[in-house]
Amino acid sequence: MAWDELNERKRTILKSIIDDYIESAQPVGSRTIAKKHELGLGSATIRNEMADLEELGYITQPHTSAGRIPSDKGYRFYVENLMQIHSLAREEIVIIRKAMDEKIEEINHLIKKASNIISNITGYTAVVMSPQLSRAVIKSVQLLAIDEKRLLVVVVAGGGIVHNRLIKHDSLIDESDIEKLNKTFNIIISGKTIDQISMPVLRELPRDINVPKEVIFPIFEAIEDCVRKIEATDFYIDGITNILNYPEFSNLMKAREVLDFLKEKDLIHQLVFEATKKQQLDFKIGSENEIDEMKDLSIITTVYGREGKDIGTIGVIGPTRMTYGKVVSSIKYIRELLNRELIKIFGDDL
Amino acid sequence: MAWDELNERKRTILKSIIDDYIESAQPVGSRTIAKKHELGLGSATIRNEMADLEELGYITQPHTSAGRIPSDKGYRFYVENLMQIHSLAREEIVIIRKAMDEKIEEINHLIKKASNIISNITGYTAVVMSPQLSRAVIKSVQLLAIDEKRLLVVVVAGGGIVHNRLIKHDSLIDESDIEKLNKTFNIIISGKTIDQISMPVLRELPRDINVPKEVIFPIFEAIEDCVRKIEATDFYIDGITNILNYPEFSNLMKAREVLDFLKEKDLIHQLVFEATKKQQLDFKIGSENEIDEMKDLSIITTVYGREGKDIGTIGVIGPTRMTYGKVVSSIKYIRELLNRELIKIFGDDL
DNA sequence: GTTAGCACTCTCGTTCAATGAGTGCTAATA
DNA sequence: TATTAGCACTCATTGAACGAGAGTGCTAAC
Repeated sequence: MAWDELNERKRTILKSIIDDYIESAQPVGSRTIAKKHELGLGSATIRNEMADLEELGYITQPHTSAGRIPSDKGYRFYVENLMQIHSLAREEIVIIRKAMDEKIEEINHLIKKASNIISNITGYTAVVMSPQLSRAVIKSVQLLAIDEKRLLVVVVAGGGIVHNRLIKHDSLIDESDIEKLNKTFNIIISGKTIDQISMPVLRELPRDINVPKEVIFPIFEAIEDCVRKIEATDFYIDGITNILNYPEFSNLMKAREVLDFLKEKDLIHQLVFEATKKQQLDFKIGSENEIDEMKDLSIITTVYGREGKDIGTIGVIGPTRMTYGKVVSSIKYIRELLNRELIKIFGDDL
Repeated sequence: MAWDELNERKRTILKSIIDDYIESAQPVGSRTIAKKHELGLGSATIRNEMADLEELGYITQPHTSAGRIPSDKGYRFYVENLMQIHSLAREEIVIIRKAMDEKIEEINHLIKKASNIISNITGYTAVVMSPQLSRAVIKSVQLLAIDEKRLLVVVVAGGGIVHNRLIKHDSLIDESDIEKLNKTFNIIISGKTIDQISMPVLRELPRDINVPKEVIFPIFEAIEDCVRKIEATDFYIDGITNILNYPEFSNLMKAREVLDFLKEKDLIHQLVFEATKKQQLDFKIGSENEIDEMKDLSIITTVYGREGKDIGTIGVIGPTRMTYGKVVSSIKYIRELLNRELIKIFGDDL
């Protein structure tokens, strides 16, 4: 795995093989390399080098008389040392800009749109995890009497996030009590971040208020519920069927298997969630994922958010034979856009 | 197409052919029919009848030495005259009940769940269009000052539907003006159904209120927006990849085509929306759909809602070789459950 | 009107040989 | 010593040939 396990020439050859294979999806032979990339080497020499590379585990042969294909180890070396990150084409940038141009005020729309763009640009499956907002500031908690039997609890957090919940009750409740409650709530809760709010404390507060327990309790529950919803990470996955475009999944059984797997939101969520703890850009190539269904897939993830505080994750899932260079540049580009929009939306509320 | 275009025997034979084909997905031959279904007829007789049925267009031959498969016309006759609607198995009812058992208060959850159940039970693709709520009653419109710069508009409709929208502004607004606005709104709007509210009238209302135009206007827009959201029909589609289970789509190209088509939410939405105007149970078989991609698919739809007022649509999309009988019973059953739940949620608010 | 029988058609799976891409090894070359 | 030309070998893929099997249509007999 070390850089100098391979000499200059071996590296060049390995890169050629992988580049070619990513493009063609066909095992690549020694002659192809000798011709296409002018290395000034004969095919026989390359064959020898390839034999070495195979012995070291960077490439494999599907069968004796076929060319070579990269192994997971090969891809790993490639993404760490060899690949070129070619910048996005002008048209692609235009497409992205245009898609992002719409004025978006709600954060979930933003996330959704981002995943959509990514899957379109890369042609693979995109996953986006919405911000984990345990640091979000609660702006306001309000109780509204809809009619005699119903109360609406509204919780507003920074970034224009609003959640609400309806409560049915059978008590007569005085307008003034509601106002009192609202005031109290706002004193204790507003301006705090979610992780600063302690629910037990909240529950102790009411003393001089004439609202029966049967109502107060559901109110607390509703508030907690709203806060939980704010804090909860949403999760979008887009372009699942894109994988059908790639020959490695032209076998229907395999395609089904992978599709079914990608539909398991929980699994994918977990996968992406793990990556949140990782560094900026994280690759999991083929069997580096413990999950069996992922053995022919790679996932590239990165975190987004304000510097220092990573709050969400975006990722791309595709075949191990993925255009890593392009995906990396796309994902980075989107990340920056996302960061910028987030600042616009949240301002200092994060 | 007429009932008596086919005599008793032809009908029986046609039914046998279709039943068999639905089960096996294989062209069915004369001997199979003669043996399986004890009609007391030899295969040669059946052959003759089949030739007639073919001439009349109810069945076709993929090639000379193969059995017969139903044509769209055949299926049409089948669903109108021949098919048996076999009731749901006990286990299936248990599954449905269990899934529906969760307490659901939000209508969109209900719809989502319904589509999920349908696709699970039938094994096909389910589409559910949420209620069109132009008859929904607006319960309350409320303005909330979140902080000095932001107002929250909350619109509550019957059935626990709540929508809100945040407004940013730069004016100083008095607490008492907000209260005045709230009162006025509730006088004019609350208790009315959406189609009774006329927006122009709404816009004329404020006279003695000290809120600048720059704020009033966005408020109206926000209210309109919320109302529009309430009225808008949501749309869920579930089990898209189910079609991969059926041999008619084992050809990857075809499968892709159909999958891509099903992902076109707009198209499907339109398809289902058209059905809303139709009678209780509507079938579109194969090429009866004008859309080319649907030529191998059928869609069965039905409307749900309170008697007289149909408000939403549920449907199942599958191969023309669909287990029509079973789908019909499932869809009917779910419809009843849905109707019941809707009454629970909306009460008299519809 | 029904059916047994038969010739005919067409698909499908299997076998077999030819093809071609690619390898590994060896011996010659620089 | 490193490179390469050459050659024998391997193996997947392709296409042709072929037989088996399923099913039909038609005819003649019941």
